[in-house]
Amino acid sequence: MVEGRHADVMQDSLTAKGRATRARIVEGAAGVLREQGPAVTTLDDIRARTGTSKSQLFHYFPQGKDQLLLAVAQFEADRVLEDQQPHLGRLDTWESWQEWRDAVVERYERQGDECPLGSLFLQVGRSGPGARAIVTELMRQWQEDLARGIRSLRENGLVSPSLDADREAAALLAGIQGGVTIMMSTGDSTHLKAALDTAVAHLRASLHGTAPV
Amino acid sequence: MVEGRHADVMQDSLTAKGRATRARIVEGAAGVLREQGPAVTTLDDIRARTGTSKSQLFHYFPQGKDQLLLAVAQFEADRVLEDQQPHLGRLDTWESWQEWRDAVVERYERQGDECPLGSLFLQVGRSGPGARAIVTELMRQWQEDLARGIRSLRENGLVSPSLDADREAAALLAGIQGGVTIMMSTGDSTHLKAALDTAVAHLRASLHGTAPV
DNA sequence: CCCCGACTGGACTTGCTGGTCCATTTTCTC
DNA sequence: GAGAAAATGGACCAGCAAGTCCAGTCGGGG
Repeated sequence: MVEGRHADVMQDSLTAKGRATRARIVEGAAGVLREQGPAVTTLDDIRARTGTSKSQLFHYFPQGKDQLLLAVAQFEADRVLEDQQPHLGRLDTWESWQEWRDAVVERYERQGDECPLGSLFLQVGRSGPGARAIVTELMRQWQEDLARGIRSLRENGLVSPSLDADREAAALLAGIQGGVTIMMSTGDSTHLKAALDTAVAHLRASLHGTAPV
Repeated sequence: MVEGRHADVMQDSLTAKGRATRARIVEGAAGVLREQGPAVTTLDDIRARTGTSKSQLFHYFPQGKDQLLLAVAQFEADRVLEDQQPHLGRLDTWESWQEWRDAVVERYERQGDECPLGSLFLQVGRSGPGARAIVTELMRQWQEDLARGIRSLRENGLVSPSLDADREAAALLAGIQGGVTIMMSTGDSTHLKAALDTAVAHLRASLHGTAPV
């Protein structure tokens, strides 16, 4: 969706086998990058992992490594929201919020200290607007889903009508993001949980008087 | 404090001139790294910026680039908390919290999309425990300061006594961290502000009944 | 003032990695 | 089934950047 500007001319001229290979490269590369980080990952690593040759890499990604990394970034970004479904799409009761919370925690605890997007972003980040666009779009979408969830709560009379849904969603998103970041460094998911739980508590407290911690 | 294990033997045998040069290297390197990111920064860039020679770099950092990056990371980490003083040390009234909030926002808005620590962490990150230790210690200290601030509020009767200071501090720290991260990607400080303000609002709401957005 | 060790300069080596090229095989299309 | 286009294999190249080395200067303590 984002990379669709430059290389989609090729997308058309891809045979079934070609598409399969391309996908294999992207997925394999994603794996390698998650495991050892982009700083030390070479094209040969990816080649080895995906059972491909140098020429294949450049056949499918003519603009070289950056383009490949970008494709991987897009691949990872797509997974982020997918992995939160269907919960993220139905945040209309407190139970669904709790389920979503658990899904998020579970997803990132499983991921451990591998930070596919953060690292990729920093790798390609400054070079082109490409990576930035991917991350920005992801954040926008994510926040939108959260805000919609908060509005659902409001419509169900579960939170105060005076609550600014977008603002709350922004804060919550920041908390998640930071929680994940901290977990990358420390290996501890305490902060992520604290951010999620505190945010939900804040929402709940908006209606009834005092905040139950 | 953290790097003090391996190379401090050298620290002793440093003359005044030597210390000055070493400091110049670290500060200069920090500047270059902030500006162009570690992925594309070479020792020659640092050499040029600091007016030093290759041999000097390796004279002061015998273990090479990694050691230098680690020193820079420590240098940057030290600044993070320093830049929040004296506010971070005196979070006992709502006014002081507000001042601190403004200081944080101002600091990171000025920093823009340069992420000294995040990028450095990812560069050296997985290689050794060194970088990880630096970040972990920074987070620990930061959270501790925030928790102490919350306890000050409690002692002054400004927040609910049932509030878990450490948990709130963890959530707040995550929010800040994520806000900064998002600002790196999008260039927009909305999330950082939302995280800070929402967290403070949550603290205030813990005492009186309903939460004023 | 002199001498040893810290400090500096910069040429050189070396390994690696992204990227190129062309020859060969497979696959689609007519 | 034949020709073209796509897919694949792998040798090869070029540049760059980390790290080495030694020769020369400086500086301070005895």
